[in-house]
Amino acid sequence: MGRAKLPVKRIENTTNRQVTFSKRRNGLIKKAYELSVLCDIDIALIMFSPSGRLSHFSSKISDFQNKESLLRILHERRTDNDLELQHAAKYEPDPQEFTSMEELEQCENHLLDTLKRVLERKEIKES
Amino acid sequence: MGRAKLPVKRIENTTNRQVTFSKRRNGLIKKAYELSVLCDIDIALIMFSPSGRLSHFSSKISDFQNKESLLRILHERRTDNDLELQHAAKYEPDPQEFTSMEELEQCENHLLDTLKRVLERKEIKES
DNA sequence: AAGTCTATATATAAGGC
DNA sequence: TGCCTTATATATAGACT
Repeated sequence: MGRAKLPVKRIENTTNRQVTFSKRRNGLIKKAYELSVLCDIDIALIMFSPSGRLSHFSSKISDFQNKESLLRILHERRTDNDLELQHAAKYEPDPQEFTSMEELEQCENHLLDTLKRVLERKEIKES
Repeated sequence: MGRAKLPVKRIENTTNRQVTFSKRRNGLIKKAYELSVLCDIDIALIMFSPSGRLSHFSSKISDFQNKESLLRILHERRTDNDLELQHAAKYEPDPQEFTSMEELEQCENHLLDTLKRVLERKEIKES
């Protein structure tokens, strides 16, 4: 879009690729945010930027009844804290990339939330 | 967009909400696909539709060197197969919702992939 | 629930700061 | 790198099927 039509293929120029990433990442997050609000759904969006850093967006997750199996599993791996599932990740009006450990943990938490839901869904199907 | 400007708030009419979800979900997946190709990055997009079903998109994940910790962890939970990380999830030109166990497992796999990368990143920061 | 149409709202490629 | 501007490309709301 814009002044010229851009073919959907890898942008070879590094600078242009970074610029396009920044612009489109923001657009994508905005769209995801709107969809989550308009349709009242949960969305998780995870991206690894060209420079290797992690960006994410996740709409609010409202309800958690039983934080069992997956959390126990995680605790086997990480004994330093038990904050899992506490932060209901929310939309960041000013999207940014992760640079701090705290941010990484928030993303991890949301991934675990989502994974947990997938596993629960599987269990429903299996039973 | 379209004929009228839609305020970003929950669409109360169930039918309209479903229709908007279908349309915007496709748009969002297309945007995510384009971003992944243009900028050569990995993206995972997970949504729970208003009806509670799961939709997802994930760009290809190309490299996996050591599938250790998280996979061992998963195996404690699921002993029925060890297909994790095998399917490099790809763009689905005809986006669809998950209804089968196989699709759920693909999504689970991708979530585990992403989670694994987040954990690895944390380890790098911690060390 | 899923596709078509089309007027209008948005997103964004280039370019400039 | 990030923030404007603006011409153009896309996305999509509403109506209809």
